[in-house]
Amino acid sequence: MDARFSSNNPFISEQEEDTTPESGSESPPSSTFNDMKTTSTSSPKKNRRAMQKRVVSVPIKDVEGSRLKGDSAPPSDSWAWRKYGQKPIKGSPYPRGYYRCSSSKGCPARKQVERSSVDPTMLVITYSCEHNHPWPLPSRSHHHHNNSSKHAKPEPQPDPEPEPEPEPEPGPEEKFSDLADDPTLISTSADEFTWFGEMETTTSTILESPIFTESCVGDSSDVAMFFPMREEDESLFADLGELPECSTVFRHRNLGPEVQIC
DNA sequence: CGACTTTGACCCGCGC
DNA sequence: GCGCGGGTCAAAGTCG
Repeated sequence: MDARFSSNNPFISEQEEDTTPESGSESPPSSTFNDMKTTSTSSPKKNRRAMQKRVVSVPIKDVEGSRLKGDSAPPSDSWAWRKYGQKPIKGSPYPRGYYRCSSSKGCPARKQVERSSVDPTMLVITYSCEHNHPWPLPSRSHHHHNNSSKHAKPEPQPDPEPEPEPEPEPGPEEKFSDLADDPTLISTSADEFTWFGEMETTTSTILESPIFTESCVGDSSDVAMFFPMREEDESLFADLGELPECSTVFRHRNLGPEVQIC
């Protein structure tokens, strides 16, 4: 729809896989797997469906700049991710990489990185974490691998803004319309980040956005914290003044016109 | 030595 | 009930 988004703006969409009620249907058929894999902390499979998901799409070129390694180079955010698997996806020529949060112990967050089959220039990142699970703050302390070329994500982070940070915008519904079956979600968070997407087109450092901070740490309340979307924006955007060039920042569609930062 | 990537195998959920 | 596809584990290897 919005042509302005379709070009090279990141898309974001989120969906809550909230199969809350009858976990009875979730009753572990054979505790074998769950049991033995639960060695670490949380049983992954048991929550496979009770996960909050968020889909983000970013221009792959933005990512390539920071990581020219693999095909599905995962854009680094404020957390450390460890790859734990990769699989070819049916119907997609590109494999999907599976990453687990290694920023802190017992971190429930995971993300899947794959190249969009419909738009190979886009990188589709699916963040997921347990519903209501508190999102551990990024402990950059052990990020000593930061500048390594192979192990850690070598994303230069001049100004690491660990926690509160906006997330990319929702983008056109053409791609993730099916995912965004809950419009309210989009309007509460993703839609707020319309401006954010624009920024990403100009600076790749924005990529270090804890996409699912809100989803893991809390609910929209956190989002509200990030996006007062008032005059305070100005200060917020002032922080973003490091943008290398003029950037058009879009406000919430319902809140007002776009703001230009130069 | 510790943390990370790679890769094959295993398990589960779902559709037919 | 069976098969397919997706998601995760864990061993082996690599690198700083």
